[in-house]
Parts: sequence; C-alpha cells; structure tokens
Amino acid sequence: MNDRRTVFKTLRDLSIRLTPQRILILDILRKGNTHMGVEEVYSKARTTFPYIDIATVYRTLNLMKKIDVVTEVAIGERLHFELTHPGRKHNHMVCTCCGKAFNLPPEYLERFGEQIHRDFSFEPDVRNFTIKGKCSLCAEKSEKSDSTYECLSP
Amino acid sequence: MNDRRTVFKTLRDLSIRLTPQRILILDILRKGNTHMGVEEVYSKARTTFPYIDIATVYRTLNLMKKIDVVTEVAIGERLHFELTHPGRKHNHMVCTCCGKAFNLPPEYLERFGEQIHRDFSFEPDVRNFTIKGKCSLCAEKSEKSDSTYECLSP
DNA sequence: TATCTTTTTGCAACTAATTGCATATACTAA
DNA sequence: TTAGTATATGCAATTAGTTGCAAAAAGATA
Repeated sequence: MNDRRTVFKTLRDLSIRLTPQRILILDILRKGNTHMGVEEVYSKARTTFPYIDIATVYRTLNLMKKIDVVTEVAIGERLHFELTHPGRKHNHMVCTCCGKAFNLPPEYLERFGEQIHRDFSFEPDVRNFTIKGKCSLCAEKSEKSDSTYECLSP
Repeated sequence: MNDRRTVFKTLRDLSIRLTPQRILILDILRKGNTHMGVEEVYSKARTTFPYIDIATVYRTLNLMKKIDVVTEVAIGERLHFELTHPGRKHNHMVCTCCGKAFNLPPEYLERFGEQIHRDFSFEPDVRNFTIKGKCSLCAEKSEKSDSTYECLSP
C-alpha cells in the first residue's frame, strides 16, 4: 500500500523530514490517482499553500522518485509523476502522436533488464522507464490517412 | 555505409537542403567516430564556421535524428549524438555513476519492441533508447565500499 | 519546553534546449 | 545565369528544470 501512514514511515526511516510542503505534494498525487504534470501539481499546491515554490515541487518529486515513492513518466518532453503503488508497479508507453500514456505490466522490462544483467553485468534501473512510440489507434489512422489523424511530432 | 555521398543522397531524396552548416556538423560527427556532446560539436564547428549558432547545431542534430542519420545518446542529462551506421546499429547503456556509455547489440531492444507490439499493438520507437543503470565496475566498487567509488548521482 | 543541529525552503540566478521571426540562402525552373 | 520560392539560419527571447544561498523550520536532545 501507499497510504499516508506507510509513506510517512518510509520517509522517517530514511531521515527525510516531513514538511507540510512534502505532505501536500504527496496528498495531491494520491488524490490525482494517476500521473500528473508538474505544473498541475504546483498549481493545485498553491491553492492550499500559496507561497510554495516550483523549485520545492521539483525537489520533492525528484527526491520521492529517488526513493521509489513516486514514478516519473515523460509525456511529450514534460515530466509527469504518480505515486508508486508497490503491488501495482508498471511502466508506461507514451504515444508520441496523441500523447496518451498506457500502462505496461512490469514483467516486460524486468525480463529485459535481467537479460542485460546476465549478458553484460550491467544493472539497468528500469523503474522510471517510459517507452515512446505510436499507439495502435494513431498507427491505424496514419496508415489509412484518416483525416482525424494529427501527430504532435509529425 | 554512412559516408558523405550516401548521406547527401538521403538528404536530397527527402528534400532536406544541404547547407554548409549541416555538412560541417555531419563531418564533425563522422570524424569524431563516436558519440559527441552538443557543446563539443558546437565548439568544433565554430573553428571552421565562426558565426554558426548553437540553435543551428541543435536543429540539425534533431533533424538528423528524426531521419535516423544520427543517433541520440543521453549521457547524464546532456544530449550526445553519433552517426548512425546502418550495418552496426546499437543502443547504449549509460552508467549513472561513472557516466560511461557501453554499446548494446540491437537485438535486445528489438526483441523487447516486438513483444510490446505483439501484445499491445503499440509500436515502440527504440532507435534512440538509452538504458540507464550501473556498470559492473561501479556496482562492484559500491558493494566493496571501494574508496575509489564515486557516483555522479549518489 | 527551550535549545541546538541539520535539513529544507523560497528566492533569484542559472543552464540546456527550443522557438519566433526577419534575413539569408539552397534549390528549382526558366 | 538569373529570378523566384520555400527552407534554413542567426539572433534574441523563452521554456522547463536545476542550483546556490541565506533564512526558516523539522526533529533530536536535554
């Protein structure tokens, strides 16, 4: 689980201080219930904490990412974050055309990572891996020259 | 091959203009013979073309990446590029501790990409994928608490 | 509770990379 | 070879994200 209590304990165990800013940011992600853009987190945070700085938001999110409390998702060159749910870990596939993100079960990258480790003794960190590509709908549209096809990166 | 002539033909076929700046940047990458940082390309370019702008360097490299003439390698948050050699394609594994880049035979990510495509109809673009992680030397050092162990991202 | 130490914050300055725009130039066709 | 047009360049401004630093605050200890 990733409820408040568990996360607080994780932070305390690592001597990471529980500041109101950090608690707020984590609560926002928890409520959001899916990946959120940094700007979105920032503006939501300011409604309850007007003097919070964007630097604090970035620092908090990067810190939480390092200790695996949040997961980063790169959507169209902009960073997004979501709470890491230990039992429901997954990676993301992001369509470079429509920008949509799809969940990828963790086994795919785990297996890949194990191969790399076995063959090269290189230890990949696949936790925050985001796979870029084209989703099935956009691929289909572009093949059929569907008039509703529009690509963010043409 | 990726000699001047072949690349020029590729560009002409795509109606991409052969400007002295573009030719120079590609020649620098060809001479470099491995991945180079943008700043390195820029400063080398300026010795023969003093008025070239860094924006032109970025624009050229991104354009060449899009048409697969160069490959991007993300080394420690800074972008590096190298000429794509059609017969010797590979991905990169970059150590987040020592910053070194290692070549990865293309089969690994190709296989991974095929699985994704088969199971989700998502078409990943793995050409410019860079795998972050810890190389065997750094992993060994950190386990043994070797005094020469230093990590760029501790 | 009061005091102390260490971490964190807000602010401002900075960095790598991108973009808008007017001018310059590569290519096309006559 | 020249004129015409679409594209590319240089410059300046902008953006997303990071960092240094003094002041503020969290947590430990007495």
